[in-house]
Amino acid sequence: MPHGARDNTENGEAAGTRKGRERARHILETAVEVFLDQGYARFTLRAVAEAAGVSSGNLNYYYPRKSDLLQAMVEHVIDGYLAEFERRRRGAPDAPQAQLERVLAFWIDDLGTARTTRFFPELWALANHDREAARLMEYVYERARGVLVELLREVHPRLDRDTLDLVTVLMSATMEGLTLFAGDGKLWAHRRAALRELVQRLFAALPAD
Amino acid sequence: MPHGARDNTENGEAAGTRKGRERARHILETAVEVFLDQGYARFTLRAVAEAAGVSSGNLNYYYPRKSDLLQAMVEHVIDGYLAEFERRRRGAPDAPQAQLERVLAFWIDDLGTARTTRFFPELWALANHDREAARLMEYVYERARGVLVELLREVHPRLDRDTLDLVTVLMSATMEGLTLFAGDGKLWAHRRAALRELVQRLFAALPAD
Amino acid sequence: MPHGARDNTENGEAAGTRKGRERARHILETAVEVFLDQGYARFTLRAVAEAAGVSSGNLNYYYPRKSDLLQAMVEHVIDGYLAEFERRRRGAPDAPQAQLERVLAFWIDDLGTARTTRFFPELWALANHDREAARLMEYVYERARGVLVELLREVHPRLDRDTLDLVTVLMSATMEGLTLFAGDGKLWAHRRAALRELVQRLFAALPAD
Amino acid sequence: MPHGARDNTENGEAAGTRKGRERARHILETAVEVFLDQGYARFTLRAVAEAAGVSSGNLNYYYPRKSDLLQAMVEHVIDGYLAEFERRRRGAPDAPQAQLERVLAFWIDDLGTARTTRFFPELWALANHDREAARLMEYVYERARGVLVELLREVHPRLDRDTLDLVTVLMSATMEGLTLFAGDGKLWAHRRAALRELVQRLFAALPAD
DNA sequence: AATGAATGAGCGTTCATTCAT
DNA sequence: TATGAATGAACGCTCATTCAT
Repeated sequence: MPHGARDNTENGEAAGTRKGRERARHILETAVEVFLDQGYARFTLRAVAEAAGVSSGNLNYYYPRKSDLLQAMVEHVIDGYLAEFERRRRGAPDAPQAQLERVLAFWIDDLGTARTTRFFPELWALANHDREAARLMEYVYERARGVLVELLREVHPRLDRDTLDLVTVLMSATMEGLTLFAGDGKLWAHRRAALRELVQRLFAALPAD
Repeated sequence: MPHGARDNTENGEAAGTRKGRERARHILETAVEVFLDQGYARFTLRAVAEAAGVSSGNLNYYYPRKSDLLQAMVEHVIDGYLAEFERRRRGAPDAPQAQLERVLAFWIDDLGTARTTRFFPELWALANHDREAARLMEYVYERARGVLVELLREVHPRLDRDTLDLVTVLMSATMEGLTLFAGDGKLWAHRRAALRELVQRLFAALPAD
Repeated sequence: MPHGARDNTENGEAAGTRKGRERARHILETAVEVFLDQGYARFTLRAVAEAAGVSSGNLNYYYPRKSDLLQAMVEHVIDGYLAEFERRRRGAPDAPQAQLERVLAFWIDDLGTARTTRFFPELWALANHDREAARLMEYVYERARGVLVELLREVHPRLDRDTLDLVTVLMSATMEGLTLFAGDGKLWAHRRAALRELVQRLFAALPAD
Repeated sequence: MPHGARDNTENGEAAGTRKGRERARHILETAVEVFLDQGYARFTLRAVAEAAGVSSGNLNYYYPRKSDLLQAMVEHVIDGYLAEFERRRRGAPDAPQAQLERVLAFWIDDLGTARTTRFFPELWALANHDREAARLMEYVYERARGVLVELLREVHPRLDRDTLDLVTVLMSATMEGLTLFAGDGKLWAHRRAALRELVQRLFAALPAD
């Protein structure tokens, strides 16, 4: 995570024993579900505690403030997301062009899941008023974009760094924007496959310039 | 607008006199500010009333339910946005290609404003849990996309309707996605101009296919 | 009414012109309806004003305080009730025994109406915490009981005043109590006729003692 | 009780520990006092909390809804009442006639207490607009009447069920009606003893018919 | 007389947080 | 570690009342 100080806080600030670590993780995963099911407005500690089968006092023991839980939860989701991202890329060490297409395909498919469709817009809104959320958001997109830059450079070795940056920013923007139009339950969700093809063509054509 | 019954409710359900109408409008504009500054989570009636210099009872007189205020506010912003959109397009009745570029340029410039950068992500998040917000969101994007479809058809008369739809969905997605990357205060805000050029090239190249 | 100061306040404290008097009366009658339909808890000035087709400001002009309206309304209902009571008694100037039976019959029939079933219990509850309501309640029952005393004395000329009082108090209590058991919508409403016969027998038997 | 599910909810829906149970009960008893003193219209949670020396949040912990508190309170009072009723009846297992007289005597004495005088009229008014209160009211009177039916049957073994019902309904009505005339602070409170004798004679005479 | 506008207190309820055990 | 109990601030909303016109 941003400052490398994350790995030991994700599981709750107090979590010495193994049992404690497991419970903290259980709470985290329950929290994600509640967040996705109910949205931020109904994301209450009571609701999380109840869903996790834990007393509210105990939840508080692991995550002293609501913001602690929120941050741990966002990091948890983002980590899973980035890990999957990397995994897809390395799925088969074939031609960079194929790798790039595979990553883009994963991205666009993933944005069709209820989880991603609901989670990320909440994060974006959060980022507007919460510096920590904003930092996390920058972090995840820069990490994801890093993968794109790397692959794109292999596909088009002559591209300068600046163009590489701009093109990958544009790719990311298009992907994230598609969440709103072709995400789960959205108006154009049924054309997600066609949009995926179009996107591939679009970005295949561009940097040849 | 969705139900066609909007024009006389935007200014509050009460509001018979001129003074009343003005106050309702004042509340609406204050509400936008609060919504932008604090986000939906802290968008409370008390906060709006205080910011507007109005008693909470009086706010309630104009907008009996919080949802009334929220809806009126969203419609107010969206209307302004769409009106501006149309105005830009008709700015000069020149070649369709130039009109299309002008609309896209407006869009990408507008997304750099604090207002747009903050407002729309809140709307997207809201739409995840509020059917009315979802409807409003679909409405504004379909209206905006309608303009793109019209212009694009003039530029490329041979394009079939399906392709027209997909391309304009993609354009919209890219624009909105850019809000997250090149919006006000975002990481790539300083390259907004360059991204604008890139976008124009990107979509100029595509449908020629 | 109790202090003879009632006749000019019933129509609202301000009510100089004829039109004004009519409007005050209209409000009063509407208020009764609202009170009966909605119960005391939802008996709000807004509701009365709306039902009467009058602005809340105007309602306030006629009845400056809610308690003014409430009191005028209670007096209005009570007056109607007592007038009807007297009318029934004098219906036919026949034997006192028949008159007494007729009055009791009216009473027990009236308690089966929705109006009486709902109005009086509200008054009783009100009387527990409102001196004015308590006074009004004593007034109406003493006036009604006066009629009973008079008739009963004619039927049983030898009865002393004390017995007369006790018996008529008991009669009144039985009638009013029946509201709870055989009033409109109550469990024994369907046996109201049989209960009426039983009551007649009950009180016919008693004072012969 | 109505649904048979009452015995463990009367003390509040939370209340796991002994201290909790005691506090829930303390709140209940305070609630009765407030209800008696102020009437339903001023029976607010804040008033109860303050009178009980408890934070409003804590009151809410035990009784999540106002209706929960109201229902628990009504049941609490009614239960005490019915228990006392039964106890009086069984006081001495003598002749049924004496038992009946004792029950009636208790009833008429009890209606002279401030508690009963004020509580029941509120319940009656409540029952006009609250189905739950109406059900509770029917329940308590049917239970009480059941005792009368049983005793009266022993006194007059030849009476058919229908007559038994009508006579006991009339007895109940007279008793409850007396609350309004001879209850605590009422006009004829000082003649309660005389009225008691009269009632006894009245109903002793009746069914012999 | 009559209206629409405006106020402010109070309502039931929710909730993050704290605390004693 | 874990619980149930407890707090207090804030929320959306209702309402009697007042006021300028």
